[in-house]
Amino acid sequence: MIPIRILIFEDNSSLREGLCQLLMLREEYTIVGDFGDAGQVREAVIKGRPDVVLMDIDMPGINGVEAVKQIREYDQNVQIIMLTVFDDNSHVFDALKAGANGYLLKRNVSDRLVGAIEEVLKGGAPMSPSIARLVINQLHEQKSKNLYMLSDREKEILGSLARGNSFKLIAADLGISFETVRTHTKRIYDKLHVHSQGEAISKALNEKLV
Amino acid sequence: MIPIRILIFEDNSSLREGLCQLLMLREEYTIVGDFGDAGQVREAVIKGRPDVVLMDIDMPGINGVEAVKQIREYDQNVQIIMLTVFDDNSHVFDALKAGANGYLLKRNVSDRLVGAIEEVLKGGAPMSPSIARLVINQLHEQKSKNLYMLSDREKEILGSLARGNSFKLIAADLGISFETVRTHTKRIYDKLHVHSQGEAISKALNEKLV
DNA sequence: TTTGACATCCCCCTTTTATGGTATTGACAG
DNA sequence: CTGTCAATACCATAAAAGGGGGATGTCAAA
Repeated sequence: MIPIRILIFEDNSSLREGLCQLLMLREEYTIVGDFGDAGQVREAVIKGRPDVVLMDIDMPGINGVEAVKQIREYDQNVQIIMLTVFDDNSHVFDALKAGANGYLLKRNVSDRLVGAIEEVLKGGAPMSPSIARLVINQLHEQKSKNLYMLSDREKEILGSLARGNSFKLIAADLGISFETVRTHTKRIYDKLHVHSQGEAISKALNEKLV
Repeated sequence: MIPIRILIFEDNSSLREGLCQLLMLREEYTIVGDFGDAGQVREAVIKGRPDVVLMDIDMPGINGVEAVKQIREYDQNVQIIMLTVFDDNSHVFDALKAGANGYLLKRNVSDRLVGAIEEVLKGGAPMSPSIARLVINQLHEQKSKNLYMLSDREKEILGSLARGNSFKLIAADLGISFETVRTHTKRIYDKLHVHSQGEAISKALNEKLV
């Protein structure tokens, strides 16, 4: 049986020790490295070839979010679980956006870590309940507003479309060229996943995007 | 000075008498006929050449609404004021649709008739307050719903458009040809006074036509 | 019976949109 | 300083929609 390779970044040495011991209790896990900072994250990942990385958010020097970005630059497959003491949302989304796969509060580590590792390897996204709620809330907020990531200009043009204006009229209104309006609408359609003015207007009005 | 020629249809003979006497008090009015039924309405109008017709709604034989229709078949200029005891809406709209210009409750006749005659001759639409309210309410109800007089099929197609569907898809959905969908949308655009899908969808969703 | 509203279908032609490119500029972050 | 992103602009081709006709059949109202 092939062991699951685990790499650990955690500046609190006693917690790092605890993690190592906890994981070594299970013979299916192999710890391919444990570090107190992410200074050598690149080399550690390349040499260790981990299946799973446990990454503390708050570390001296390079923080966890930065470390994740660096890992993702050359490895999209390794599963990364963030560890943090705080369930504020300041870094949660940064980390998830950077490419983290899970997010555990340190106070949940002891009873959830093993399950979390299994989950990420199955393609899941383990996270502590309070983190999950943050994510859900964020989704709800983004829903119908930021989810599509429309730029201000795009929202402006979508709004004008939704008032029934033609490209030509919008161009005149905004003092830009017809072609530019077309370029914007193309991107709007991409972001909204639609393929016609009708769909876009429908979506805009029904989801109150404008 | 040219007298104002008035023709009266009213089955209640005492009220008819009262009307005649009331109007004869004013020298500018000439009564060119008074009838207890509308059986001879055509002939009476042709012979009497009235400027104003007072028409009771409820008469034996041909009712007032019918009589108005008959008059309008060959005379669009004579001003017609309906008289009724009831302010229910059952006949109000029928009469107005048939071409009546004013609508007085009989209980308001004594103090409003002269003013009403003056008003219709100036192009106004005199009506008792309770009738006016009926009309206003009806307008409010029609607003955004029946005002555009869309047929059921047209509403159905407008609704589908407003959900973002293309002509082609609508045709397939409804099991009719593409060209038919186009014909419907042309008429929808005419009725909505718009010239594009965007305008139509915008109007449909904002005014809750669908 | 005739008329009118409605729904259906078709043709021709023009205008508007959609799709997929490329390219320049300024702002801003790494 | 060098990407990236947003906004700007253009081109070519294809698809969709708009505007003008005309035509048929039904059905209810006049």
